Amino acid sequence: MQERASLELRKRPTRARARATVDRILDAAAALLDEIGFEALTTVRIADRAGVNIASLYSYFPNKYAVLSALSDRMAERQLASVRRTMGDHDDWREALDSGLDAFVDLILTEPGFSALSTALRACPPLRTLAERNLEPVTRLVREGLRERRVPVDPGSAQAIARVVVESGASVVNIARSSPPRARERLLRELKLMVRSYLDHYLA
Amino acid sequence: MQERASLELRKRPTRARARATVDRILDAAAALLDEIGFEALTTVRIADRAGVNIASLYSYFPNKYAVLSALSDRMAERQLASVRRTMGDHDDWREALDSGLDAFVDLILTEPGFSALSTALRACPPLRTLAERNLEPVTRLVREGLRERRVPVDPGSAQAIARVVVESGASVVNIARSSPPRARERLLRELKLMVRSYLDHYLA
Amino acid sequence: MQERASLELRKRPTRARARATVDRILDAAAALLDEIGFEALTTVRIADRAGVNIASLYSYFPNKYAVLSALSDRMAERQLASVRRTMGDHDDWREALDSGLDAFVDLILTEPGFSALSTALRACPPLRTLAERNLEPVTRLVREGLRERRVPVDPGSAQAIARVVVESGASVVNIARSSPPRARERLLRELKLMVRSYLDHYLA
Amino acid sequence: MQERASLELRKRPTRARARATVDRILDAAAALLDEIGFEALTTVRIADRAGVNIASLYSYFPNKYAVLSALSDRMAERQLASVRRTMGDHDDWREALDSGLDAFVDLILTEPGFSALSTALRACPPLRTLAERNLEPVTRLVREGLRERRVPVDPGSAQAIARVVVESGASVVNIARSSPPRARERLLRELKLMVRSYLDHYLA
DNA sequence: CATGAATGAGAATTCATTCAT
DNA sequence: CATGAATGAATTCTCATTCAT
Repeated sequence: MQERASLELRKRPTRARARATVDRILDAAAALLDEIGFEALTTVRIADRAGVNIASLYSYFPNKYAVLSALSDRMAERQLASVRRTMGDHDDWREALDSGLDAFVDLILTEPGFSALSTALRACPPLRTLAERNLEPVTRLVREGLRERRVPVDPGSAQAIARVVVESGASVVNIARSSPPRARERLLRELKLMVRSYLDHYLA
Repeated sequence: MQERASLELRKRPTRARARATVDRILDAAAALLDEIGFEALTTVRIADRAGVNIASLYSYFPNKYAVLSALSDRMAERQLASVRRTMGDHDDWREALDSGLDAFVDLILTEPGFSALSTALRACPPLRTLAERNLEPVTRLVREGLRERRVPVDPGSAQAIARVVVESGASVVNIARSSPPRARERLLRELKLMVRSYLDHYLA
Repeated sequence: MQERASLELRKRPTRARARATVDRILDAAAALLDEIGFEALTTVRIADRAGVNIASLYSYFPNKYAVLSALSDRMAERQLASVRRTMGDHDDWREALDSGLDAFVDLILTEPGFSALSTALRACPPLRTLAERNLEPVTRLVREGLRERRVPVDPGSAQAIARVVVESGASVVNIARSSPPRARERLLRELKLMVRSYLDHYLA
Repeated sequence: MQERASLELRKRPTRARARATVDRILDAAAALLDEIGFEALTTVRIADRAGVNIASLYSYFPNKYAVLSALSDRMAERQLASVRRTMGDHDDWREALDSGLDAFVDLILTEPGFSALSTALRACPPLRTLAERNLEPVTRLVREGLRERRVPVDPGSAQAIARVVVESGASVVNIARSSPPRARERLLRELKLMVRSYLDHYLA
């Protein structure tokens, strides 16, 4: 069983073609996570789906977990971009919060493999360290929101607040995701209400 | 040959010895979930740890998932008992809530395998149907709390409220669990605050 | 997980080395059928005997039965070749019959695994559909012999005649095979006599 | 893997109840042979179907093969009885033959497990010795028929003739058994014709 | 004795990963 | 370098058989 298991890319894909290959691999992994779940995910299946020879996959990734790690990183990057786009210019914090939450929900619901990956990261020891990083950008967004609005809490608490909000959000969106439409709406409505009530406490 | 993967027990253990065997199997599964995680969990390891022959495991459980299903059921039973003990006699809802949350947190932190199982249930398609049932007793507790206190919401919303509270709670406790003590305290403190702020909205 | 148990090859071996591997697997299966019988035949033993890793076996064959199916196909091919060689130029039907029967007997006695496979195909539900195809070439030979000699029977009956001859022949050769030399000779002699008497009825 | 594997009953069932138990076991084995085939036949399934505890089965039979051996013996006994009934008083040998063949066909078609057992005996080395005994009574019938009719052949040849007839018959009935009704009729018709043509040679 | 429970050995099948061409 | 082939080590699950009560 993997000794020390690096999660780093073996070589940075330099040419455009190589970058495209790596991307196809990550796309395939993401899609398969949604379709068949983490447990059934295998490197051969990923390579097949990506239209890439299995040996090529291993020439970029040292092992299976490195693929998921890279996928997680790519998701975090995209989150970051999305977050930046969203943060924008809402002066009213309630509005900012609402649109931020919408973007967050949207992210989880539409980014292929996102929620499957989130749970997988937790179910799998070699990846557990990634679990935190996975929602980092959004967490940071919340933390910065608090700071900007001069909420008087120490950094440790700010981080705790942010994580509570983000983790709760992610978990509720996850169950909403697999609920029928009516229930889903209700869950998301209540989630928003909860987060708002909570932050109200600090921001009002 | 695996026909449709039932999760039911193959046969009910009738003699005391057999009941002990089944219990040891569930204990082992729970402990291993905590120690090595869902991904590394195998039927052989479970049997080994339980000091039980692998064939004995399979004479009670039709497959690996059935073990986890039974474990989930046993946990739900224990939750139910714990919940009943806790509900007790708090007239003030804040007090009730606080002590309820404490019990809930305690449950997740101390029941072996609880949080690992929760994530496993979500990460694994054959078990996904169980994910809801897993937190059912606590969810019901919250729902009933709302009803008793005459919160004027339709049943569907009550259920949504309860699930949002419980799922968020579980997810935050999960991350708290693997955080250093200081962070853990903060997370749990904020969790309580969030839940209280939220329910305040309905109960105040 | 086993979906519907296809008997098809998983992938066609493209490189020469791979073709050799597949051939060695079939050779091993045939030899083992003779040596230890169908019941004791396992994929691991086949792979061992073939000097092939068990995973390689499964990379070509989806399951145990597919190996036997492929073996059956290969035998049918060889039969076809042998039959073509034999048909040749006997004007007298008795001569043709005699030499045909000799070739048939020889085929069963010398092609490794032939008779064991024939009985296996019948003893094993997943393979039963192959049982007919297994003796197809020879059966067709008999049918065509009847047609060429203008035996006035409808196609259904021609097929029945051919199958009766071929099946009887195969079963008698099978028991002859495991009899001491004297008995074997007698059995084969009587077989020829029976078939000739029978076809005399139609051909004389 | 069984060393030396006796096929004898462990103890002769003396009381009526014990005899009934043994019979139920054999009935179950026969039925299962037809339903699920030899390969899927297990001692546990046999015991279950017979409504007998697995340990009881083993108190009568030393191993799995002993069950099949006993079943084979019981079938041979029944054959003997049936044969005796049939032999009766046909002066004309053609009539005798026809009715004998009918009885033979009927036996194979109606005795549960008969044809499955016949093929199983051949597919399974520990039972191969039984294969001959399995059709012994009928074979003897044919042999005696030849003797009574003073066919001038030496005993060895008489035995060969009988075996050729009986084995061919059994194999054709076996394929007829799993053919659609029309084909079945044709096959049985041709079988009779073949056997008659053959014996005509000796008897006419 | 009749029964439920237990078990060692082995079955089929898959996986992550590496190698040779 | 890209590809097909190979492989060691597991994994899930079953079986024939025996034991203890």
